Amino acid sequence: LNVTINQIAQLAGVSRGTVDRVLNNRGNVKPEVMAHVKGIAAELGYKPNAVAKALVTRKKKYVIGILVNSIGNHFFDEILEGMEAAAESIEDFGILLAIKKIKGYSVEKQLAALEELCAQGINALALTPINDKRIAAKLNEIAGELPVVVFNSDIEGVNKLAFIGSDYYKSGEVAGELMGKIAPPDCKVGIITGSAHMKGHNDRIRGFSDYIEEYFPSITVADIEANNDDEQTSYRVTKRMLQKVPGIAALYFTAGGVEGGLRAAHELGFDKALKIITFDATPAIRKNLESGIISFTLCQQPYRQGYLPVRMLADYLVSGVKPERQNDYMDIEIKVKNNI
Amino acid sequence: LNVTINQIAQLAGVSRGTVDRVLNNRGNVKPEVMAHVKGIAAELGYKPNAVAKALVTRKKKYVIGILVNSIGNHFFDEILEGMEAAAESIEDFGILLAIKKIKGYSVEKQLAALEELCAQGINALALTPINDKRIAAKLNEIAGELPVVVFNSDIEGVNKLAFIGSDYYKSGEVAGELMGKIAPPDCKVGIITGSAHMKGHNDRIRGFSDYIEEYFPSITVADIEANNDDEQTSYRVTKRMLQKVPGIAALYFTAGGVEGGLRAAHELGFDKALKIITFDATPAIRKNLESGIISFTLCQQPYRQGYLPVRMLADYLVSGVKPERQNDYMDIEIKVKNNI
DNA sequence: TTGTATGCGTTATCAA
DNA sequence: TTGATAACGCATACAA
Repeated sequence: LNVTINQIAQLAGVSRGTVDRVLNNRGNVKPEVMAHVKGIAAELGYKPNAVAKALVTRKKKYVIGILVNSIGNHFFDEILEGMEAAAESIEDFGILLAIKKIKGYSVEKQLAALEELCAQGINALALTPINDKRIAAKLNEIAGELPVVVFNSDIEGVNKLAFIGSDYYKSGEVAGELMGKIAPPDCKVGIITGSAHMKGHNDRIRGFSDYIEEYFPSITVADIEANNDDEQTSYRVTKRMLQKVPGIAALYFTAGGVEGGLRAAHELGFDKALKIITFDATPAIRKNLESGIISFTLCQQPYRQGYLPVRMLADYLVSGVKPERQNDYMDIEIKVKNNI
Repeated sequence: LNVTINQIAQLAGVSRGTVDRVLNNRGNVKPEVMAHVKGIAAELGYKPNAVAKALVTRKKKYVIGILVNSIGNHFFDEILEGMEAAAESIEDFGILLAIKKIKGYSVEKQLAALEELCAQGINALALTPINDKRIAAKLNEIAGELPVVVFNSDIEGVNKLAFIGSDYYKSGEVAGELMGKIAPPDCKVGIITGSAHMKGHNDRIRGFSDYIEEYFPSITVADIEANNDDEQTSYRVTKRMLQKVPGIAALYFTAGGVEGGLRAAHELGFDKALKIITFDATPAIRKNLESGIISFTLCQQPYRQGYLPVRMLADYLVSGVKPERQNDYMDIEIKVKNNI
């Protein structure tokens, strides 16, 4: 049913080897033969058999290097699960993962880890980069030699194969829409964000604000505080905000530190008096969704964010296939108690 | 890195053929040799290479038969997309799809289509069965000869490889939870269901009712009407309900016929006065979600409902691997205007 | 009851 | 610039 390299060779009156050389641009073939073979291949609609390809390239061992800021951040647990699953599914293709986990967002540390990973010999790279010029420069240097995929958090000015992650602005809009559905009239919302230096967090604020301004103008953003994704800081700033803003009736967390913030609300006796929307599904968030303290949490398919980068790089290594989209945005999943 | 059948043969001091016979229980091998080889294989943690397996079984052409009640029901469009995608991904494994589409829910018609499909020679079957004893009997007969997977709509008493679809009761609970979040105090809800004979529709009503009864007792179900998934009927019964029930403030559609129902509401001047929750994402539902008429619609991963059955049957055909779970429930996706 | 040869579609390595 | 041949890991038909 399917066309093989052999059939093409027969029809063209040449050997398999020549056809292989033509189809894979290996050179050393007369231009006229080349054109002839290419024509026949195109006519027959030749598509290489990925299975056979995999079988023969199995001898080669490929290593996909992974660099991820996962230490101390449970959000990445599910991403790593997705990566492990992908790794297993491509085991037969002779592809291995070298995962390097680091903590925090220091440019120096990330650069050092990058050096280290490259030094141990990798054939492809997937990472969650800090959006920094020095990182970008280093990545472009690497991208000259091997395929690079960026996930979860994007970086500008890098020649990457793809970005896999959330559309942060859009997810802010969804949060705004949901808040509009459940907020009381003339609701005052307090925003607890992660860091003003994180583009994703800012986009979630912009999307939220833009949306309620247009569709629910009676809702107002009363205050914004940053907690640096730290529970203690979050506790402190949330407490201050709740005391400072009279009549505050809703909280919008754009990042981590939810547990600390909720502790403050509880201590001040707010409990179920606040409408609360968060992101992701950490154990603490699940618990508070279950008990009804949190109304909605928005997830970003973390498993898929781990699975896809590995599969994309594997496909590129084994078949040279580039991803269809340069930006592969995850679905924005709305989670409540019953569908988490 | 990975153990091959050859290595086992060498270590056991037998030929590849014998190892093959042992590992695949083909018989004709001395018990002691059998035990010996099995021991070595287990010790080395032998796992057959699926890629090589696929390459060799490629000669065999497998056909997966699909029977689906998709004609006239746009919900199935996305399911079929998933099937096409799965078909393409297993093309190299020599597996083809034979899709038979029928219309409606007549047991006779489904039986006839089933006969026809089997007669044309299939090696596996996936279908959306009517939950009927005669169908079950026929399916059990078929299941004796080839693997059967059921999707979207389950059937009892059939020896199937798996069911892939929604947990209807659970999705009813989610709808109840959402209604509780957005409904005004002491809200009266009207339910427009598909058919009292469809288990899935009834489960969606039960889940909804049970949940609001427990968590939002001030909300009451004021009326229930069936529309048989027909727009005209839906228009009629919805109109009657809206006129009959004073102070009705919300509608819960468990199935199709949403467009007809909304037309009735519009004509009676209800427009945005009603909180409306629906299922799935037909073009009409998308439009009304966009315009704010519908608050939430709950989706059931239709693409995946098409993709998974095909992949499961393919895995079974090529590697003999059975699905991990007998019931593979889809996520319940909450969709609003901004994340549809 | 066992071993051997052949082929699946591709790539890689020779030799011509 | 080409063509022939050997792998990759497995299944299968056939020979012993």
